Amino acid sequence: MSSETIISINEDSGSSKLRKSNTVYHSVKRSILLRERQSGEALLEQGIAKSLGCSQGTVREALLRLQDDGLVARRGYRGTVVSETTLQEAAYLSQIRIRLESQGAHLAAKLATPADLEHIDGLLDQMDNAQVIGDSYELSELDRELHLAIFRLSGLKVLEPVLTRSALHMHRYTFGNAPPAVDRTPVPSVEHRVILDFLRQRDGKGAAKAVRSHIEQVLERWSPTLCQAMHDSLEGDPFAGEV
Amino acid sequence: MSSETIISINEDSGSSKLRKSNTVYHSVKRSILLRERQSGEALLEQGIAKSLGCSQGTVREALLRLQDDGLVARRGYRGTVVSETTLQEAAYLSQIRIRLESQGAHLAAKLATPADLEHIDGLLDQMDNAQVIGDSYELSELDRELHLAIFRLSGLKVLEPVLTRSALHMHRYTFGNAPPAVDRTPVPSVEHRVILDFLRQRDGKGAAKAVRSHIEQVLERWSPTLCQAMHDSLEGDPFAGEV
DNA sequence: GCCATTATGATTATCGATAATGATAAAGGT
DNA sequence: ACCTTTATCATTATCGATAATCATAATGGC
Repeated sequence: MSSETIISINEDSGSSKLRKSNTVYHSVKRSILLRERQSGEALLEQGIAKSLGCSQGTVREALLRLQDDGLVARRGYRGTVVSETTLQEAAYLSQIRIRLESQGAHLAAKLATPADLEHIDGLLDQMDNAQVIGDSYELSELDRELHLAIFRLSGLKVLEPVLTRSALHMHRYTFGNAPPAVDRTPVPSVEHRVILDFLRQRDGKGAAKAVRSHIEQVLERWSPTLCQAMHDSLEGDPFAGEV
Repeated sequence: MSSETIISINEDSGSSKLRKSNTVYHSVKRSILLRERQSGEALLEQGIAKSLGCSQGTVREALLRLQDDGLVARRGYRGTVVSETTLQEAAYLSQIRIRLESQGAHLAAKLATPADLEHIDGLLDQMDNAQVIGDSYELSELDRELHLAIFRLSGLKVLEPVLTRSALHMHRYTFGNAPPAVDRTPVPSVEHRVILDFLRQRDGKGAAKAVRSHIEQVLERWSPTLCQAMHDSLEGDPFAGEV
């Protein structure tokens, strides 16, 4: 109820996304990812509308988007609640994410134009900036945006939402369960630039490998538990090696 | 513009889903999957509202859902258009689907209650019925519902939308590109019951295997092209065997 | 006291109208 | 003729109010 903060996420692709529903979406999303809203907590359309100064319908649209993200569950006339991400779900999503992104990077290396790479470079600069400021939420938003931007180069449009969802829940889980003393600072930036270099050199295999190891390392660093669970869920699967 | 048909899809889980937006959703979805609306065609909120006898906001909600499904693309104030599913995208989604469902079935065999299996049995009966009537669209809806129902038993809730989307686009592709003389009739029913039997016997490995071979066979039967593309996309991937 | 039935309250779902936006066509100056 | 600016139009986005729904509490007969 207290988060009136207006988010300035530059997720828009050039055109002005000053949609009010977009603001509401980011505001609620932020509060969920930062655990300001507990899992299971009720979300009132009218209440949010009043607190953010807009209409119920606008909030509804934002909640619909959050539902796609898997962050809330809408139950008809009985209200909307904040969902939860279990360890096992996060583990499966992480598997999917690694697979998706490494394949995506493999394709991306062949398809990326200089302009694309320029754009990605810009995102890296923004991340460095967020790093300095110390805004870890903004940093995670940018991280997802960066990974998505790379994947987008593969041209596999319909798979983008799958990746979005995967990354979101992985972040959500690690955000809430990371050991307090982890050093989140310097390494990712370097790893990201390594990936970008592979893309520049059109080295698909290298890019795929770099992406894969980057994600695994982040996972290991932020949540060994989740990392372990991911590998466990692979072992239990009789078809791990196929398809 | 001509599809006024009211869909009676029983996708509701007990409670009355007589939502108007739900009707609109199914109506438009049907017309897209049956290719009554071409890829790239514009969808007017007001127009659909008038033709289906509801308000613009109600249509908007339906279009939002279709966007999650990846069946339409909304472009801000510039309108909504029917999306397209490329061969490559369908191929990747099919990969994901096979992997997801076989893993899901593996878990499902251990977790399914008799009531769950009863419900699935009911779906199979409905499918037989749709078969007799010859309603191939209803049949495909029920098929997706059936596969989702099995997957749901795995408890991997956040992954359900991924599967939904995968199955939808696989069906969409095969619907539009199937050779005209294919025999779609008897085999699936049998294959489905085989899967159900494995679940009854709590044979996870068997269920997973059955699901996998079922999907592959359907793919082979309905669209050899897509099946081929799926295997090709695997070969091009340096990490096919890992994760 | 107990069960079925009927109010009540809280919340979403839908509606109709108006505002905001972006594309395109028209106009005007040079 | 050409570029910039302004008007027009088609369409979505937002609003405020009302209807529909579900859960729960209150009621009444037995």
